[in-house]
Amino acid sequence: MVKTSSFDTNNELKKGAWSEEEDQKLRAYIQRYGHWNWGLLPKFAGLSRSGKSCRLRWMNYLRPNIKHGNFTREEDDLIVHLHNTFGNKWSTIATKLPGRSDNEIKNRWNTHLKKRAKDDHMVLETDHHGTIQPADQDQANPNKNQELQLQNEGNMNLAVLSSHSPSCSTHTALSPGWLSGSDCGVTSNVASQTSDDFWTDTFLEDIITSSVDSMFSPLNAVDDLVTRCSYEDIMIDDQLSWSMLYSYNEYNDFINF
DNA sequence: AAGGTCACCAACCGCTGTCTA
DNA sequence: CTAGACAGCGGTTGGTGACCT
Repeated sequence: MVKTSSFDTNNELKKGAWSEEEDQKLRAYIQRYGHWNWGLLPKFAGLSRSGKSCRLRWMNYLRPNIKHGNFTREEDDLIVHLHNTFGNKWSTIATKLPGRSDNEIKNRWNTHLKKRAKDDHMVLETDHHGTIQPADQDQANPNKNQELQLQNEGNMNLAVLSSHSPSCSTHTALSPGWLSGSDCGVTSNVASQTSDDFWTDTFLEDIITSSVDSMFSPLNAVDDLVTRCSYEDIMIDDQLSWSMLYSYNEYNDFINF
């Protein structure tokens, strides 16, 4: 199941399965410094891996709140539904399933759900001769369906934002990852997450853990980071309702800064 | 017990998009 | 405007365990 590790003799980069020690190194490094540059990160983290490999390992396995283990029936249904809408846009689909990576969803689809969807499609065709079924509609005009879906989701997220005012103490978020909308825990996908738990736990926890002392990397690029981060201190006050501060689009712009 | 095949999934590879100088 | 660097995405590969003959 797990690839055995090997060395690329050309550039002395390790390949294959990650060891527990490597995981610990990567996790510890990113938790402390964030991933300011995937290309240089392995060198500073003491890993003989490519930046790509580190990024993948982090995204698919090590990052906080990543879910492992069996997919629920609800998750499977959602994947099938979203695949009808978005096609093989795994990263898009992954934003709708908190805690699941695009890679995991892709594997799930390829190994389990593709066949199931195909079977379902055949049943639909058998039941409704001469009519265009959902799968056919999607394939005929996926962009239109995607637009509608995004519209609906925009409305849904607005509703969530309007109905949910996260309560927390006042925090100053200065993490480069946060400001750049990177995917270190807090992601640009935040706006599309609709889980109450996500907002109240994960989201705020990540803001808190992305504290000032974690923003410095050992690079001489600190100046650059400070420039980026000092653009504006972000104050989150529990006296303010976020729904009054940001509309959906404004919020998106905000987190993608 | 041994060999073959299949299913699963972590990880790799190559391409594309975005950003910056 | 262009080129290079980097991040991210999606397709594919390959190792391993489970199952079958």
